[in-house]
Amino acid sequence: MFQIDRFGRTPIYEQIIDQTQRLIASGILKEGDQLPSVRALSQELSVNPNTLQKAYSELERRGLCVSAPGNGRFVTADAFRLVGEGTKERLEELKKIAEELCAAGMPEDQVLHAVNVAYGKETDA
Amino acid sequence: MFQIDRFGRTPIYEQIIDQTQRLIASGILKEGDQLPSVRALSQELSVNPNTLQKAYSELERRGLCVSAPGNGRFVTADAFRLVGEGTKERLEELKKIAEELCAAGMPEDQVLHAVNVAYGKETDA
DNA sequence: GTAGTGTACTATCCGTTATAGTACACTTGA
DNA sequence: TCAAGTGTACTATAACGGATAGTACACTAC
Repeated sequence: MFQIDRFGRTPIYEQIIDQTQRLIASGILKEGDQLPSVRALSQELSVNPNTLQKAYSELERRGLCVSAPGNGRFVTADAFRLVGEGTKERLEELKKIAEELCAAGMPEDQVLHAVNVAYGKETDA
Repeated sequence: MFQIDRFGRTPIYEQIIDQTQRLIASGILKEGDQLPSVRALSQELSVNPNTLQKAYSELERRGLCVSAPGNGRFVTADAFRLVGEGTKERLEELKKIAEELCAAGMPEDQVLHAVNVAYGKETDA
Protein backbone atom coordinates (compact mmCIF):
# COMPACT_ATOMS: atom_id res chain seq x y z
CA MET A 1 0.00 0.00 0.00
CA PHE A 2 2.90 2.34 0.74
CA GLN A 3 6.26 2.70 -0.92
CA ILE A 4 9.10 4.27 1.04
CA ASP A 5 12.19 5.77 -0.52
CA ARG A 6 14.89 5.85 2.12
CA PHE A 7 17.48 7.57 -0.03
CA GLY A 8 15.71 10.62 -1.39
CA ARG A 9 15.56 13.87 0.53
CA THR A 10 11.87 13.64 1.36
CA PRO A 11 11.40 12.52 4.97
CA ILE A 12 9.58 9.24 5.52
CA TYR A 13 6.73 10.80 7.47
CA GLU A 14 6.14 13.19 4.61
CA GLN A 15 6.10 10.37 2.09
CA ILE A 16 3.41 8.70 4.17
CA ILE A 17 1.38 11.90 4.22
CA ASP A 18 1.71 12.40 0.47
CA GLN A 19 0.88 8.85 -0.43
CA THR A 20 -2.12 8.72 1.89
CA GLN A 21 -3.44 11.90 0.30
CA ARG A 22 -3.04 10.39 -3.14
CA LEU A 23 -4.82 7.23 -2.09
CA ILE A 24 -7.71 9.40 -0.94
CA ALA A 25 -7.60 11.62 -4.00
CA SER A 26 -7.70 8.63 -6.31
CA GLY A 27 -10.60 7.08 -4.40
CA ILE A 28 -8.70 4.03 -3.22
CA LEU A 29 -9.20 5.15 0.36
CA LYS A 30 -12.78 6.19 1.02
CA GLU A 31 -14.76 7.61 3.91
CA GLY A 32 -14.80 5.25 6.83
CA ASP A 33 -11.91 3.12 5.59
CA GLN A 34 -9.45 2.16 8.28
CA LEU A 35 -5.83 3.18 7.94
CA PRO A 36 -3.15 0.64 8.82
CA SER A 37 -2.26 0.83 12.50
CA VAL A 38 1.02 2.44 13.45
CA ARG A 39 2.33 -0.85 14.78
CA ALA A 40 1.31 -2.95 11.79
CA LEU A 41 2.61 -0.44 9.27
CA SER A 42 5.77 0.01 11.27
CA GLN A 43 6.49 -3.70 10.84
CA GLU A 44 5.50 -3.81 7.20
CA LEU A 45 7.73 -0.89 6.26
CA SER A 46 10.45 -1.42 8.88
CA VAL A 47 9.88 2.10 10.08
CA ASN A 48 9.73 3.36 13.64
CA PRO A 49 6.16 3.67 14.99
CA ASN A 50 6.90 7.21 16.11
CA THR A 51 7.60 8.23 12.53
CA LEU A 52 4.23 6.94 11.42
CA GLN A 53 2.53 8.50 14.40
CA LYS A 54 3.96 11.80 13.27
CA ALA A 55 2.56 11.34 9.78
CA TYR A 56 -0.86 10.28 11.02
CA SER A 57 -1.05 13.18 13.46
CA GLU A 58 -0.49 15.58 10.60
CA LEU A 59 -3.14 13.90 8.46
CA GLU A 60 -5.48 14.23 11.39
CA ARG A 61 -4.58 17.88 11.85
CA ARG A 62 -5.56 18.40 8.22
CA GLY A 63 -8.88 16.74 8.86
CA LEU A 64 -8.28 13.77 6.56
CA CYS A 65 -8.71 11.16 9.25
CA VAL A 66 -9.86 10.76 12.82
CA SER A 67 -8.54 8.48 15.50
CA ALA A 68 -10.73 6.29 17.65
CA PRO A 69 -8.40 5.39 20.51
CA GLY A 70 -8.48 1.70 21.12
CA ASN A 71 -10.19 1.12 17.84
CA GLY A 72 -8.26 2.48 14.90
CA ARG A 73 -7.94 5.45 12.57
CA PHE A 74 -10.45 6.19 9.86
CA VAL A 75 -10.82 8.35 6.79
CA THR A 76 -13.21 11.25 7.35
CA ALA A 77 -16.16 12.24 5.21
CA ASP A 78 -14.46 15.52 4.24
CA ALA A 79 -11.19 13.86 3.23
CA PHE A 80 -11.91 13.68 -0.48
CA ARG A 81 -13.01 17.30 -0.68
CA LEU A 82 -10.02 18.46 1.38
CA VAL A 83 -7.39 16.75 -0.76
CA GLY A 84 -9.20 18.19 -3.76
CA GLU A 85 -8.45 21.65 -2.44
CA GLY A 86 -4.84 20.60 -2.01
CA THR A 87 -4.50 19.89 -5.71
CA LYS A 88 -4.89 23.60 -6.39
CA GLU A 89 -1.52 24.14 -4.80
CA ARG A 90 -0.01 21.40 -6.91
CA LEU A 91 -1.38 23.09 -9.99
CA GLU A 92 0.34 26.28 -8.90
CA GLU A 93 3.62 24.39 -8.68
CA LEU A 94 3.11 23.07 -12.17
CA LYS A 95 2.42 26.56 -13.43
CA LYS A 96 5.58 27.84 -11.81
CA ILE A 97 7.68 25.23 -13.58
CA ALA A 98 5.93 26.05 -16.85
CA GLU A 99 6.87 29.70 -16.38
CA GLU A 100 10.47 28.71 -15.86
CA LEU A 101 10.50 26.54 -18.95
CA CYS A 102 8.98 29.42 -20.88
CA ALA A 103 11.72 31.74 -19.60
CA ALA A 104 14.31 29.13 -20.55
CA GLY A 105 13.05 29.17 -24.12
CA MET A 106 11.35 25.79 -24.27
CA PRO A 107 8.57 25.70 -26.89
CA GLU A 108 5.09 25.45 -25.41
CA ASP A 109 4.33 22.46 -27.64
CA GLN A 110 6.68 20.28 -25.66
CA VAL A 111 5.10 21.24 -22.37
CA LEU A 112 1.58 20.62 -23.65
CA HIS A 113 2.74 17.32 -25.06
CA ALA A 114 4.10 16.29 -21.67
CA VAL A 115 0.75 17.08 -20.08
CA ASN A 116 -1.08 15.06 -22.72
CA VAL A 117 1.22 12.12 -22.11
CA ALA A 118 0.58 12.35 -18.38
CA TYR A 119 -3.14 12.26 -19.09
CA GLY A 120 -2.74 9.34 -21.46
CA LYS A 121 -3.98 11.37 -24.42
CA GLU A 122 -0.73 10.99 -26.33
CA THR A 123 2.07 8.45 -26.25
CA ASP A 124 5.55 9.43 -25.16
CA ALA A 125 7.20 9.91 -28.54
CA MET B 1 20.29 39.67 -8.59
CA PHE B 2 19.62 36.84 -6.15
CA GLN B 3 16.74 36.25 -3.81
CA ILE B 4 17.28 33.98 -0.82
CA ASP B 5 14.50 32.29 1.07
CA ARG B 6 15.82 31.41 4.50
CA PHE B 7 12.65 29.72 5.69
CA GLY B 8 11.91 27.19 2.99
CA ARG B 9 13.47 23.77 3.01
CA THR B 10 15.67 24.37 -0.03
CA PRO B 11 19.26 24.94 1.09
CA ILE B 12 20.75 28.34 0.31
CA TYR B 13 23.55 26.93 -1.84
CA GLU B 14 20.96 25.13 -3.93
CA GLN B 15 18.92 28.30 -4.36
CA ILE B 16 22.03 30.04 -5.66
CA ILE B 17 22.62 27.22 -8.13
CA ASP B 18 19.02 27.26 -9.36
CA GLN B 19 18.84 31.00 -9.72
CA THR B 20 22.15 31.23 -11.54
CA GLN B 21 20.97 28.58 -13.97
CA ARG B 22 17.79 30.52 -14.58
CA LEU B 23 19.70 33.72 -15.17
CA ILE B 24 21.74 31.88 -17.78
CA ALA B 25 18.71 30.17 -19.29
CA SER B 26 16.87 33.45 -19.66
CA GLY B 27 19.89 35.12 -21.23
CA ILE B 28 20.47 37.64 -18.45
CA LEU B 29 23.85 36.07 -17.78
CA LYS B 30 25.81 35.53 -21.00
CA GLU B 31 29.10 33.98 -21.98
CA GLY B 32 31.98 35.87 -20.43
CA ASP B 33 29.89 37.67 -17.84
CA GLN B 34 31.44 37.81 -14.43
CA LEU B 35 29.60 36.30 -11.49
CA PRO B 36 29.53 38.20 -8.20
CA SER B 37 32.53 37.30 -6.05
CA VAL B 38 31.95 35.07 -3.07
CA ARG B 39 32.90 37.86 -0.70
CA ALA B 40 30.77 40.54 -2.33
CA LEU B 41 27.75 38.28 -2.62
CA SER B 42 28.27 37.04 0.91
CA GLN B 43 27.91 40.61 2.15
CA GLU B 44 24.98 41.44 -0.09
CA LEU B 45 23.00 38.40 0.98
CA SER B 46 24.35 38.09 4.52
CA VAL B 47 25.38 34.56 3.75
CA ASN B 48 28.59 32.79 4.69
CA PRO B 49 31.20 32.82 1.91
CA ASN B 50 31.64 29.08 2.28
CA THR B 51 28.02 28.54 1.38
CA LEU B 52 28.46 30.50 -1.83
CA GLN B 53 31.72 28.77 -2.57
CA LYS B 54 29.85 25.50 -2.37
CA ALA B 55 27.26 26.72 -4.86
CA TYR B 56 29.84 28.09 -7.27
CA SER B 57 31.92 24.91 -7.13
CA GLU B 58 28.89 22.94 -8.18
CA LEU B 59 28.14 25.33 -11.03
CA GLU B 60 31.73 24.93 -12.12
CA ARG B 61 31.51 21.17 -11.89
CA ARG B 62 28.55 21.36 -14.24
CA GLY B 63 30.58 23.40 -16.67
CA LEU B 64 28.48 26.55 -16.37
CA CYS B 65 31.32 28.77 -15.22
CA VAL B 66 35.08 28.78 -14.83
CA SER B 67 37.18 30.38 -12.16
CA ALA B 68 40.17 32.56 -12.90
CA PRO B 69 41.95 32.62 -9.53
CA GLY B 70 42.85 36.16 -8.60
CA ASN B 71 40.56 37.48 -11.28
CA GLY B 72 37.00 36.30 -10.94
CA ARG B 73 34.52 33.70 -12.11
CA PHE B 74 32.98 33.80 -15.54
CA VAL B 75 30.14 32.22 -17.48
CA THR B 76 31.37 29.67 -20.03
CA ALA B 77 30.51 29.48 -23.72
CA ASP B 78 28.69 26.18 -23.20
CA ALA B 79 26.60 27.44 -20.30
CA PHE B 80 23.50 28.29 -22.29
CA ARG B 81 23.47 24.96 -24.10
CA LEU B 82 24.08 23.05 -20.85
CA VAL B 83 21.22 24.65 -18.93
CA GLY B 84 19.07 23.94 -21.95
CA GLU B 85 19.71 20.25 -21.43
CA GLY B 86 18.80 20.71 -17.78
CA THR B 87 15.33 21.89 -18.71
CA LYS B 88 14.52 18.36 -19.82
CA GLU B 89 14.62 17.32 -16.20
CA ARG B 90 12.35 20.18 -15.24
CA LEU B 91 9.93 19.03 -17.90
CA GLU B 92 9.96 15.58 -16.32
CA GLU B 93 9.05 17.14 -12.99
CA LEU B 94 6.17 18.94 -14.60
CA LYS B 95 4.99 15.73 -16.17
CA LYS B 96 5.12 13.97 -12.83
CA ILE B 97 2.91 16.61 -11.24
CA ALA B 98 0.53 16.38 -14.18
CA GLU B 99 0.27 12.64 -13.61
CA GLU B 100 -0.58 13.22 -9.98
CA LEU B 101 -3.22 15.78 -10.85
CA CYS B 102 -4.65 13.31 -13.35
CA ALA B 103 -4.76 10.61 -10.66
CA ALA B 104 -6.40 13.10 -8.30
CA GLY B 105 -9.16 13.63 -10.82
CA MET B 106 -8.36 17.15 -11.98
CA PRO B 107 -9.66 17.81 -15.52
CA GLU B 108 -6.92 18.16 -18.11
CA ASP B 109 -8.39 21.47 -19.28
CA GLN B 110 -7.35 23.17 -16.08
CA VAL B 111 -3.78 21.92 -16.40
CA LEU B 112 -3.52 22.99 -20.03
CA HIS B 113 -4.98 26.34 -19.08
CA ALA B 114 -2.31 26.80 -16.41
CA VAL B 115 0.39 26.11 -18.99
CA ASN B 116 -1.15 28.60 -21.39
CA VAL B 117 -1.25 31.23 -18.69
CA ALA B 118 2.40 30.58 -17.89
CA TYR B 119 3.23 31.07 -21.55
CA GLY B 120 1.15 34.24 -21.70
CA LYS B 121 -1.26 32.73 -24.23
CA GLU B 122 -4.22 33.07 -21.91
CA THR B 123 -5.05 35.31 -18.99
CA ASP B 124 -5.50 33.91 -15.53
CA ALA B 125 -9.28 33.70 -15.39
C1' DG C 1 52.58 46.51 -2.66
C1' DT C 2 47.74 46.62 -1.98
C1' DA C 3 43.28 45.19 -2.89
C1' DG C 4 40.44 41.95 -4.58
C1' DT C 5 39.97 37.50 -6.43
C1' DG C 6 39.61 32.07 -5.76
C1' DT C 7 40.78 28.01 -2.74
C1' DA C 8 41.37 24.98 1.19
C1' DC C 9 40.86 23.48 5.64
C1' DT C 10 39.18 22.70 10.48
C1' DA C 11 35.90 23.29 13.93
C1' DT C 12 31.51 24.18 15.61
C1' DC C 13 26.53 24.95 16.07
C1' DC C 14 21.87 23.92 15.06
C1' DG C 15 17.68 21.91 13.31
C1' DT C 16 15.46 17.97 11.35
C1' DT C 17 14.80 13.25 10.95
C1' DA C 18 14.62 8.86 12.68
C1' DT C 19 15.21 5.63 16.14
C1' DA C 20 14.72 3.19 20.82
C1' DG C 21 12.30 2.38 24.74
C1' DT C 22 8.72 2.85 27.99
C1' DA C 23 4.26 3.72 29.81
C1' DC C 24 -0.62 4.51 29.88
C1' DA C 25 -5.63 4.69 28.37
C1' DC C 26 -9.01 2.93 25.51
C1' DT C 27 -12.01 -0.61 22.81
C1' DT C 28 -13.07 -4.93 21.08
C1' DG C 29 -14.20 -9.58 21.49
C1' DA C 30 -13.49 -14.23 23.18
C1' DT D 1 -12.96 -10.52 33.03
C1' DC D 2 -8.99 -10.37 30.46
C1' DA D 3 -6.01 -10.47 26.56
C1' DA D 4 -4.95 -8.38 22.29
C1' DG D 5 -4.83 -4.64 19.58
C1' DT D 6 -5.59 0.15 19.14
C1' DG D 7 -4.02 5.31 19.87
C1' DT D 8 -1.14 8.55 22.73
C1' DA D 9 2.59 10.66 25.27
C1' DC D 10 7.05 11.22 26.77
C1' DT D 11 12.26 11.18 27.13
C1' DA D 12 16.58 10.25 25.22
C1' DT D 13 19.73 9.47 21.64
C1' DA D 14 22.08 9.02 17.17
C1' DA D 15 22.91 10.64 12.63
C1' DC D 16 23.02 13.81 9.01
C1' DG D 17 22.95 18.07 6.43
C1' DG D 18 23.28 22.90 6.29
C1' DA D 19 25.31 26.93 7.69
C1' DT D 20 28.58 29.48 10.13
C1' DA D 21 33.22 31.16 11.98
C1' DG D 22 37.80 31.69 11.42
C1' DT D 23 42.12 31.21 9.32
C1' DA D 24 45.48 30.76 5.79
C1' DC D 25 47.42 30.72 1.24
C1' DA D 26 48.02 31.60 -3.88
C1' DC D 27 47.00 34.31 -7.64
C1' DT D 28 46.06 38.65 -10.62
C1' DA D 29 45.26 43.43 -11.68
C1' DC D 30 46.35 48.06 -10.93
